[in-house]
Amino acid sequence: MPTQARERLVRAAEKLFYAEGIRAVGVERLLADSGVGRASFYRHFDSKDDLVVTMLRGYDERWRNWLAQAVADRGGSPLAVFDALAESFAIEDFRGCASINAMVEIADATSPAHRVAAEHKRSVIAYLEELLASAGHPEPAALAERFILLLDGAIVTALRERSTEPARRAKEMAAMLLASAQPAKLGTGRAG
Amino acid sequence: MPTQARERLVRAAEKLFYAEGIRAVGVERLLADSGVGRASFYRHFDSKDDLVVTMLRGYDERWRNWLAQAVADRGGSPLAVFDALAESFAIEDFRGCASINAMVEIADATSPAHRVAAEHKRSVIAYLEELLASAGHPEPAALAERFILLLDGAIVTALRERSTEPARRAKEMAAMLLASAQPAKLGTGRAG
DNA sequence: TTGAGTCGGAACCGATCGGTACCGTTTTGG
DNA sequence: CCAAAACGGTACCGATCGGTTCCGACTCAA
Repeated sequence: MPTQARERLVRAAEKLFYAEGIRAVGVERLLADSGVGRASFYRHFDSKDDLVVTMLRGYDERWRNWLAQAVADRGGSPLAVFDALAESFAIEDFRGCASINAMVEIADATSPAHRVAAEHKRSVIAYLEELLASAGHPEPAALAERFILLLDGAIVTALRERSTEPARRAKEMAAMLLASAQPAKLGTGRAG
Repeated sequence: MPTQARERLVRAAEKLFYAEGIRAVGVERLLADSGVGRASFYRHFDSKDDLVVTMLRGYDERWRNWLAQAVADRGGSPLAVFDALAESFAIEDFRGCASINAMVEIADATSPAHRVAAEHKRSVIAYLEELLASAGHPEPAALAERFILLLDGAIVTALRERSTEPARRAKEMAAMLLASAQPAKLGTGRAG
């Protein structure tokens, strides 16, 4: 058999939804771009939302695999996360994080797509916590929460500035955080 | 005259676009919610996009005025920015930053709405720089760039967690940043 | 070779999209 | 008091939305 229709649909969804937005891309566009017939679409997916969820699950897995590999390639230091980030910002058609974008576009927090998008971030946080714990940092959970804030801040800023600099700024602050967390205990709550 | 049609339209746009998204809300909804007739809509605005731009301009002005006032009420310290932020996160129907959301929803960076949304962030950065300079911090421009990263990171995180905690985490890191910037010179570029 | 499964194409559905034109009414300033 | 302006309601426009249905062609294993 030739390339599976389902696979081509998912690929088109990944490309178009990321580049132009979920609501901005209709089924028609997906069919034209993938070369799949309308009937075949609904043979593989219950609805457009179903494809959105599938695409987000694929994004989650791919992105986390990519990050883990990129960090491992750099020696496994938690700070390498931000070097990997800088690399991703340099990609020409970078348009932020598909998960953040989906949560913004699909406002209803109870919808399947929104839930899957939110779950992606929780998985990334779990990975960061693991990474920080492995590196011997105290309070890896509290640090991971701060890392994800820096990460998402860098992503949003990079989307706006079209630059890799935000990743470096975030790394700088993350390094500061690690240095200060090393000796003393890091609180889970309020700052001064 | 009764409440102006234009004003009611803008108010409905602010509410609905922010709560449900720009693409998710059609002209029909705006008319129903505002009680304005279809013809009146197009007497006041060239198009839906025109209303979007108007709404974003209003958001920009209102948000910056609110921030400046909230900071001033707290004594004018740059760190007060994050206390104000925490307060805004607590609002029941908080749905992130209308400017970030608009840039995500309207992918085309050359469109008027996207441009206005991006301009909002630049204005906030300018305010932050001014605030940091007034407080006597060295390199206020470099600090403002890091503050906006923390700010936007906190906003995105708060949207996901539905909590005010991200504002506190961001404040903590901002405080760390100010402490480290005080004695030594802060680089504009790369971290270790 | 035959039959089941997968495929792409196209006609069609009701609903909604953004936008226009015309209506009669209300409000308002001179 | 009257004319001009602003208003809300409605019918209508072509285009597109997500989704259903049927059809003929192709592939592949039995």
